[in-house]
Amino acid sequence: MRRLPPLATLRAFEAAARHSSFKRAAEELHVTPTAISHQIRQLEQAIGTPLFERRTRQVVLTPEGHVLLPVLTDGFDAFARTIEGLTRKSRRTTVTLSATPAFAAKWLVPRIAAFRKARPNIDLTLLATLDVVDVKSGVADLALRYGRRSSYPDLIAEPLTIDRFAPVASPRLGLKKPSDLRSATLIHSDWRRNDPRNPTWRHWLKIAGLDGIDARAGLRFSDETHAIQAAVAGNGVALHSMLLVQEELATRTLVVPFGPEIDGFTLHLVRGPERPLTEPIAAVQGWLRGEFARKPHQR
Amino acid sequence: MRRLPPLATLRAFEAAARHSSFKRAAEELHVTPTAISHQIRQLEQAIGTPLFERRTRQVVLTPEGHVLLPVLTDGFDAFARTIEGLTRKSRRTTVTLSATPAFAAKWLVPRIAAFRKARPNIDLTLLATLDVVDVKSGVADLALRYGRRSSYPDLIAEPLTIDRFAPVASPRLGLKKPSDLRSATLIHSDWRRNDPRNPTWRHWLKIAGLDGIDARAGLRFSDETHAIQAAVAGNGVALHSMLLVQEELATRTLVVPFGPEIDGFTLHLVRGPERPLTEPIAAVQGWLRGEFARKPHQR
DNA sequence: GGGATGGATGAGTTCAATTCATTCATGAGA
DNA sequence: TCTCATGAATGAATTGAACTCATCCATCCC
Repeated sequence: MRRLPPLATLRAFEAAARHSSFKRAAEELHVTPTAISHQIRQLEQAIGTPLFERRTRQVVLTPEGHVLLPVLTDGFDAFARTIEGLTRKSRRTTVTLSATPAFAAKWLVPRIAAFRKARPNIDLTLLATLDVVDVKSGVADLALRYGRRSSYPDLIAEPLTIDRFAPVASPRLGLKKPSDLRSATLIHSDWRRNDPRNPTWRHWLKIAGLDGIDARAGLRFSDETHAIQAAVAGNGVALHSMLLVQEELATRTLVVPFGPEIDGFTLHLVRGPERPLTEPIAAVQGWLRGEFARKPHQR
Repeated sequence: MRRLPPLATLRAFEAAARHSSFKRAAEELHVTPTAISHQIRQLEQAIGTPLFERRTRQVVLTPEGHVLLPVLTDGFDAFARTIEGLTRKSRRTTVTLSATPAFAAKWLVPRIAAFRKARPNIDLTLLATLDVVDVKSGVADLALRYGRRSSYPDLIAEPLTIDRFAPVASPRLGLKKPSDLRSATLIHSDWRRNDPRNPTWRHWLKIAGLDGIDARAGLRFSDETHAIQAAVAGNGVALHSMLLVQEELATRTLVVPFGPEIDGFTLHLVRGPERPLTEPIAAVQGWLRGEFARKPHQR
């Protein structure tokens, strides 16, 4: 069984031995020389042998003291080096943010320059993936994810906004009212999960009260950004997230010809509970909250 | 400049990580699990990153924790090994006792068996030398030395007894009264120092008030034990230390034919101030004190 | 000789380490 | 499904080791 004297005695001895002076050791450790004296005496008593010869206004290491000093110095140096490395790493200024490729492309990328300008010392890494990233494992610091809070039982999930879905089309199609859909092509995006609450054309048509339109007909894309591209090109009408088409709406390459808007899912900002809330991460969080606190129309 | 978190936090973390359990770490360190929990949290906050994943009734090291653990374990193990070696050395059970050859032979050796019987685990090394042993340098732990306390300004000197000197002779010589010395041979022992207070025949004759006897005549020995041998053999009368002829007086191979006894020097037990008073040394000291606390006649 | 320097001693003080009381989240067994 | 056991977390209260202050001692240097 390992037995050690009080660690404070070891630290005091090591500092005094390194300096060959109780006074300077006290200065280094920010205590009085008396504290050093007491600690070293305690250590000598624990070991049962003197570690210093006391001379007037001076101390000299004994042979035993010479044996002990390098062991302690090497050990404490290794401790400090390792902890310094871990501390520096924990204070890194790179924040990895995970989101779906469409969200990354249509929402984050257009805004990243503004964040960069506000916080030039923080390197934001975007991780675009459809996979459920294990934020807990440390691959990503933060994630933007649709779903319900209960979808992430082991994580800290903060709701940012509820996404809204509406028909979007190129103004060149001249659509005016819902019944115009009867002569239009529907553009679908695939949802990964078959959830009855997925904002699909079938769901929209039901809420709009439209009959006689085949909800499954039309163009189908696995990537939302491709669906938007097709809509902009005039290939049809997409039922799409308002968040992700803000640029196109602003430039009128896409319009919302008619309602209704329907609710999609809540967008959550997700963090692992064991990830310390470092300042860079907190900064990214604050920025995201600010972006969603402002109404989309105010952009 | 080396910076370290409180060492107690490192110790708590290392124990918990080794055991993968706060509870068992607490048992090892003889504290409550709460203390471990607080210390580890403090360390995690100092470093800025979690070192354990907390699970129900269980903790699992993070990658950072895995980095830190071996460094701390190696360091603390090295500390403990080195200190254990120094401690064991300081607790050695050999005590080196220095005395003059005559004292070693006539006083210590006859008593060493009894000490050995009382303290069988202590190895007493007798260092018989006429030289002034540098107790401070560590060659001897203790020394028995005649002289005044001021003779050993850098050492701790404790008076044990004042030696007494009287004429001793073989009973076969049939000496009865001081004037019988006129027809006897005087046996002298050499003193290393020419000190007027040396217990010599000249000094004794003066105190006894005897005239007409040549104080310098007779047999002269550099070794006191040889002087005693000569007296036992009936070669003459020695003026001798009562301490060193106790065996001979007891067996009546020597007698004290007449007085007076005169004072010799004080016998001191001498120790270096920087020599820790280990238990074995204290035991030898105690034994010596005990031996001199008893009256010589009670042996 | 006097002042500066730095270590030692021991009583008193301080504050970091620790405990206690309570809560929480399983996990296992009936 | 319920109950009990287990072990980690939180935070206020307590404790005791670390530390300070006051004083002394032994040089050392001017």
